[in-house]
Amino acid sequence: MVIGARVKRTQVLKPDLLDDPPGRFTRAMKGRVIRDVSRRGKNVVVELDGPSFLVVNLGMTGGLFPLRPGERNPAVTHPGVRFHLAGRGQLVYNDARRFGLLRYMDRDRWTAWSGTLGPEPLSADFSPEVLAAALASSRTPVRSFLLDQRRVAGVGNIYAVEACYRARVDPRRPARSLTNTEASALHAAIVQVLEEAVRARGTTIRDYRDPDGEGGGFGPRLQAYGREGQPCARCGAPIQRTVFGNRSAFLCPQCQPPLEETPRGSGA
DNA sequence: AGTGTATCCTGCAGGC
DNA sequence: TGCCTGCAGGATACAC
Repeated sequence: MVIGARVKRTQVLKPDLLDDPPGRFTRAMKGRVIRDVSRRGKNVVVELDGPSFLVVNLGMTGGLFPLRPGERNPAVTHPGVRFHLAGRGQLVYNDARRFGLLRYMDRDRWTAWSGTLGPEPLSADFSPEVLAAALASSRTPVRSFLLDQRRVAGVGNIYAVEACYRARVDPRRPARSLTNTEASALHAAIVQVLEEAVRARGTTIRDYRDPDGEGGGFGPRLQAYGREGQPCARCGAPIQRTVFGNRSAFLCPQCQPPLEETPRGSGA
């Protein structure tokens, strides 16, 4: 519905959603034609004529809602930016917590920005070998590694935690402590979890809704995330919650054992 | 350079 | 009922 539409006017209701001054942003958007809508990592990419790009990071609670002329959508509770489309209604960015970010980029800026992101996990660029090599170069906890968009683009906390569970890797372990076998298992787990979640149309914990207001169906299939105290599906041990990097992680203490404490000097 | 921590903001669930 | 606390799907700026 928005493809081919021209932006007539942009209303910025919450300026903190932009990285530009509102005037500059609205001027840049004025008259642009939406050529296509795609995705890069967790960002929605609205491709404009020029070419130029409107890159939308949805944060925790953000969403884009196309509205036909006169249409109202009850999901639009906290409108932040309204793009008025000539003859076609509006494209509304809605975001309760306002952790989202909308960036207008010309071609050069787009190229530079896109280059800072890691490989798409469902593309051929993301191989077990590539992952193993990247893990080997970092000491950060595996879960933090997976959340770093420069390493892999598009994995969030839920799927990082689930992938670690499936791969039987303690999410707190330093990335470079993983063996090649574990790195391969983690690679397979990431791909599996993402494919299943996409098929189920995402995970709704509380807020997430697609543009039609539908929640995702992956929630009931989570085996670790949000299951503190419930029995592990594999071994029955209670799932444990732990916090690091200011984010919750969940794991089975039996299936995802911590790295053995190795006394100094005992190695080889 | 790489890593860990604090912070942005609002809403909701649960405890008292 | 209502107040308070903790928690949330993300990313970044800064300190070390």
